[in-house]
Amino acid sequence: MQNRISEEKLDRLLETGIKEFADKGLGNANINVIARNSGISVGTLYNYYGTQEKFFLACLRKSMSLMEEVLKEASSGDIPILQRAEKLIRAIQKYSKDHADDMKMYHEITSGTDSGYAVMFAREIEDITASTYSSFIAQAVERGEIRADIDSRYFAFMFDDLLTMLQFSYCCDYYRERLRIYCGDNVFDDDEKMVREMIKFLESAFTFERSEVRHHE
Amino acid sequence: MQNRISEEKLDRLLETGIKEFADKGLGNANINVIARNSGISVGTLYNYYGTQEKFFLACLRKSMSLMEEVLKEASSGDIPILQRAEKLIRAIQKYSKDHADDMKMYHEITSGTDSGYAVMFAREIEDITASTYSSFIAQAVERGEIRADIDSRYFAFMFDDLLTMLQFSYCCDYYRERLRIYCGDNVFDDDEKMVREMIKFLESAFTFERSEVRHHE
Amino acid sequence: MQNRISEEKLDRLLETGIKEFADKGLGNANINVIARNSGISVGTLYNYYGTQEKFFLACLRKSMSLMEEVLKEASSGDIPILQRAEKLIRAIQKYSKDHADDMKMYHEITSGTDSGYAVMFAREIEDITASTYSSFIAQAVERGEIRADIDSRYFAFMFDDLLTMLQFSYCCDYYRERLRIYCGDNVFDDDEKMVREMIKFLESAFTFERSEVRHHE
Amino acid sequence: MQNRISEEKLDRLLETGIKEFADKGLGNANINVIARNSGISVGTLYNYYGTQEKFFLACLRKSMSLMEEVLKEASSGDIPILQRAEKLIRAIQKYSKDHADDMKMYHEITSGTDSGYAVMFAREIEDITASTYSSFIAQAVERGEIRADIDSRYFAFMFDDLLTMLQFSYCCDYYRERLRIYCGDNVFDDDEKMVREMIKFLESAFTFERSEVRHHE
DNA sequence: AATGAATGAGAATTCATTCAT
DNA sequence: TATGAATGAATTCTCATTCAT
Repeated sequence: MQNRISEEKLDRLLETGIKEFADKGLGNANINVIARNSGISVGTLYNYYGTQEKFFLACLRKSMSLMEEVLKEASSGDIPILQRAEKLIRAIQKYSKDHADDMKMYHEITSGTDSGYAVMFAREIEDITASTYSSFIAQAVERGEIRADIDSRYFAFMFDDLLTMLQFSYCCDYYRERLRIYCGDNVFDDDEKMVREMIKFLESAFTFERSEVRHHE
Repeated sequence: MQNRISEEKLDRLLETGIKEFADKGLGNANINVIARNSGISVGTLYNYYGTQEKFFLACLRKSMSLMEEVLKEASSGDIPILQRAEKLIRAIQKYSKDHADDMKMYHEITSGTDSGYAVMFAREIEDITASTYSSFIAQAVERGEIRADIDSRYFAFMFDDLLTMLQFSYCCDYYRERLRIYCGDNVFDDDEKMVREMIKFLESAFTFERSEVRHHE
Repeated sequence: MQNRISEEKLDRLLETGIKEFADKGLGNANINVIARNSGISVGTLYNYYGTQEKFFLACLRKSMSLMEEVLKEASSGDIPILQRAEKLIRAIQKYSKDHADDMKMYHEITSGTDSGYAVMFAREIEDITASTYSSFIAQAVERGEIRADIDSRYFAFMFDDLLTMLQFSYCCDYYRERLRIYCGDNVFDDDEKMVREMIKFLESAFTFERSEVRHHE
Repeated sequence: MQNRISEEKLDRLLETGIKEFADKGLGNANINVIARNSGISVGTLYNYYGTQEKFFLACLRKSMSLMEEVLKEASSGDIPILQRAEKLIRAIQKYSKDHADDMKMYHEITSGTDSGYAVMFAREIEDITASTYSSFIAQAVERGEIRADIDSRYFAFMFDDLLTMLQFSYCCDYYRERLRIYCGDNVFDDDEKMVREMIKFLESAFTFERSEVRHHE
């Protein structure tokens, strides 16, 4: 009976949706509950989004745009790859803690199943990251910072693998547990250690010297 | 009205369940359809498994045990870490093609949402892998094959990250697309290239020499 | 925010309603859609008509009054019954083509279902027609134009039956098809033939001579 | 929890459906109510019929087959057309009283609107009637029983018009009222009168003698 | 007086689970 | 023990109606 739902309510709706989808999954979230929990009527939700699916996509997009922003910020500037990596890792650590639900949404879509979206979203989300990382690495190769005999696309892929798994490892129950199993129950108390070890790993990965070198010694 | 369901039918039931859960997701799979598709009555399914949830867990367990077996096989023997990695990568490539559904189930459960199970399963599944990898790496460090200033657990974690992402990248729609975006539309036609690039990455990651060494030359 | 809806808009509203009710049926028409399609707000529609039901009745009334007008025109004047019939048939043919929606509404309401209105409308609509036809026929009987041993009311009833079915046969999908089945796929291309055959039928019906009578002559 | 719904319940379901659809119309009938009123669960209704639409069609078909049977019976035998008409009229009078709801179903479908079915059903229902009547009349023409200058298809059409309207006039509220208006409030108490008057009308219609006869007078 | 966003009861449909055979 | 028809709570979505602007 109000004449326009407030920005704030509309925002709460998406937040509630994100929470619900993150908790229950696309298949088990309940539109009516989402509406009720955000203090608006189902009717209004449907007026705005038309179908459950479209509403889900709206939630997803909200999550994504936030995430993108964070990562874009962390990728900006013309800095050496390892410093960049460090910024990204820290961004993920921060973002994952503050926005676990958004991260779960990403994982939701990613786990596919109803994945008409999957492919569509992959392009939308990964495209930029992929080309950014690849060209970082290609440049680093050219500058001689990284060994020359690699395919920069594959290395970019593995670089992103590690960041992706890091996200999961901070957000999703399963991967949190896995991380604990691997690195001890205190991992979450020492983010810096994770930064250091990941940087070591990446540093090594990127700056390999063939065995001849070792033979010299 | 038969007097015991045949082993084969019981097996087909699980297979069908795995397929259904992989295709539709935990939230959208339909017990009745699964029963019908495996030529068994719902009644029997319930006699054996009690609830949908328990049936789901049985399917998951089947997927897992298969996967474990494959990976265990590939991890066996006392061989250098890179050779071991190579075996694992190839095992994943093979396994993922033959058993995409099992992999999808894993991702499904892992992506957490209904993740009462998640934590419980993490222990069950990752424990062995984690300790195996960690000790591999610890040994390699001791033998001087890998640089000494690392925490082998973290390196094991990252090592497994790459293998995990590789699995997803071969099985799940989203990650298949992502892989294509990173490495080109033909990635799936050249498994060997993937092996080579991953090994290069890992080789580098594990056998880092600090810059002083380079300066010596 | 205007200060009085124009006559023209109000008229368009009814037209749109008629179209919608004719297309979707009373049970499936959507007030909001009708309002939107006529460029008027639901609010205004409700200000003018109060409930969906009353709006429906207003649409119906509009249809009816138009139809009545057409038929009244065709019934006017003191001409022999067959000429009158001919005029009516032609009026129906013309009217049905130009105002199929109005006709459909009539059939809709008439087919009764939600027929609180039905009875009420029957009196309103059929009363005049009934008495007009009956007295035509009674007069014709008196003038010896029509055989004497009939009940003019029943003949008027059957006369109107034929005209009513003709209306349906030109407007409503089902009856259009039925007409095609009976008279061939080209019926709708030759209105004159219909006129001729109907007139023959009516002419016969009204001017019967028993066979004995004929033999006497 | 029973193991098979009894024939009787299944039949009651269709009857209840027919009643509901006849009363409320396709658009306003309520599947859940129909199920409840026939003492079965919605689930079962859906197990048997799949959708509301299919259930509606099943009800319609039941109505139709009954009606067809009645009319077929009345059309059988090689008797003169007026005797045949008499049988048909009586059959309609009887059938309409006993099965008003079935008749309303027919009217429902006929009033079109959701009329994908309309055309389909028209063929199914009218085809036989149309060709039967047409050939009756054609034969009567050949035997000299009916004037020769007519198109037997059009006469068959009008013949059926009268029977169709008779059905409506005995079953549907609106047309019942209309009939009362035309023929007086007691019409329904004197079926024989209706038979007589209709037969007179038809007899005349079919046995016309051209104007020469009249000129003799 | 006109607007149209918000509302929420109501309807169709699904599917995990039961239980008579 | 196996079966699968029956069940009905739960869920998505629609739409007549209201009322703040």
